[in-house]
Amino acid sequence: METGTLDLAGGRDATERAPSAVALIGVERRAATVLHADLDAFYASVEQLLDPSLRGKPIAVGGGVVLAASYEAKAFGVRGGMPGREAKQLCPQLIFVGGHFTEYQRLGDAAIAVLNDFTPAVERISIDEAFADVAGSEHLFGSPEAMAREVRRRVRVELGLPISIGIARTKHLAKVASQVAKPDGLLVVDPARELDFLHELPVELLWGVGPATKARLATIGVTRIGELARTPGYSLERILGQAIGSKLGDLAWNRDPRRIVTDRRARSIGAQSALGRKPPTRHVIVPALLHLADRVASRLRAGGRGGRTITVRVRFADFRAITRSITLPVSIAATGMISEVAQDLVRIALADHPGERWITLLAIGVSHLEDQAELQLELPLRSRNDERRSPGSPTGAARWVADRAVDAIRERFGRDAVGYGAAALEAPRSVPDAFRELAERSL
DNA sequence: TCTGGGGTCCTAGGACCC
DNA sequence: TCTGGGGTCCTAGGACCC
Repeated sequence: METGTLDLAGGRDATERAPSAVALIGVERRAATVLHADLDAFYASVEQLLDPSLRGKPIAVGGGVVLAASYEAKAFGVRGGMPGREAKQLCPQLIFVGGHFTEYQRLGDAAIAVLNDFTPAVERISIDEAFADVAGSEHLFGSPEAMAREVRRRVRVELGLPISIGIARTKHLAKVASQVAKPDGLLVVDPARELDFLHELPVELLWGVGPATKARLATIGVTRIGELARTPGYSLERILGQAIGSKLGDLAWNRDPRRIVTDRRARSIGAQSALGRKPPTRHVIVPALLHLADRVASRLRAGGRGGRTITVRVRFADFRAITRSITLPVSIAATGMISEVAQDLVRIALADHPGERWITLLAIGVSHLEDQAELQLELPLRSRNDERRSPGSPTGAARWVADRAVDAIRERFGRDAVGYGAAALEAPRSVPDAFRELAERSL
């Protein structure tokens, strides 16, 4: 399968396909130049690369929760996000491995860099996945398919990892194609046969169709994309809502206007922490929120940004979760301010649910992001009396200076060199910090 | 070993303004 | 039978993706 190239019908090598579809179709139709490249079972493949004794075996990265599963483990039904215990039941010989998180970052970056050797029009959408439009590169490197073959060869030889690539006229179809090509495959969707290809497939391969939407579609007898395409628009919009209904209708007919975006900026940032099972008391909440605020605020400052809307999320023992948010007149990025706003919001949230005995997760999100001038003033969130009663909490400029000092020390000596009092004493966390840092996208 | 962490986008109702 | 109407912002919740 390693060098296998799939054609629409499956099995035949795409290079055997005669004359270029572009020539057949005519000038008004764009050629298939959008690549979607996706490293296969990425974390698990890296582990198997680093430790050859794991190759060919069912492995899961993680412990309490499966972060990634090898194809051998997926064959048993093991999936990312699944509790470790459930995975072990499905696959008793499953091997759990701790993650080499810095290696994931390095190898993910290196794979994207290979794409960048063919075009600057690369849109990375996660650590292991990117779109690339090679329309301007054909005079240098040959056909999109030739480029994809070379990308796959280089990632295999230089990094030792399998990567699947889909090629199509649109981003969405290229992504569908890479999923169909997996594992370790290449699939070109001929522009003349797009709908033949798409309409055969199950609806859940469409981007944006998850378990809930799949179930709703099943109630009207729609399980294949072709059936979706034949369903009237008003009917889809009634069942799925206006936006999703019309979007899925477009995708089913391969009307996907999205372009490659190379410089996407984050619209929100957040941090969350699973707590196990804790009583909703100050002793639990205050240090946890300070820790989360510290993570979020230092990232905001590093990106020169601040946010106007602060959102907290509280999850209870039965997994119900509630959110409370507030939008401020100005953006903020100071650890202490975000922490205090979050404390107030959590207090409000808990006051609405007085019967809850346990909380299992706290989260802080910041949105409405804005580029921020250097200095921010203290928000008049509390009365002067409150301020006077807590002389230990500096205000305004003093706080901002303290935050920048902490940022500078961490820059030189590492994240753990200094912390915010209680935040530094935070209980051991269930997920390694390296993993969280991996998941953090740049602003 | 009961269920991670970081995001995006959409909906629906209400407030508020013109 | 009688309460206008449209745009924008805010809030809470939910689906989905990697």
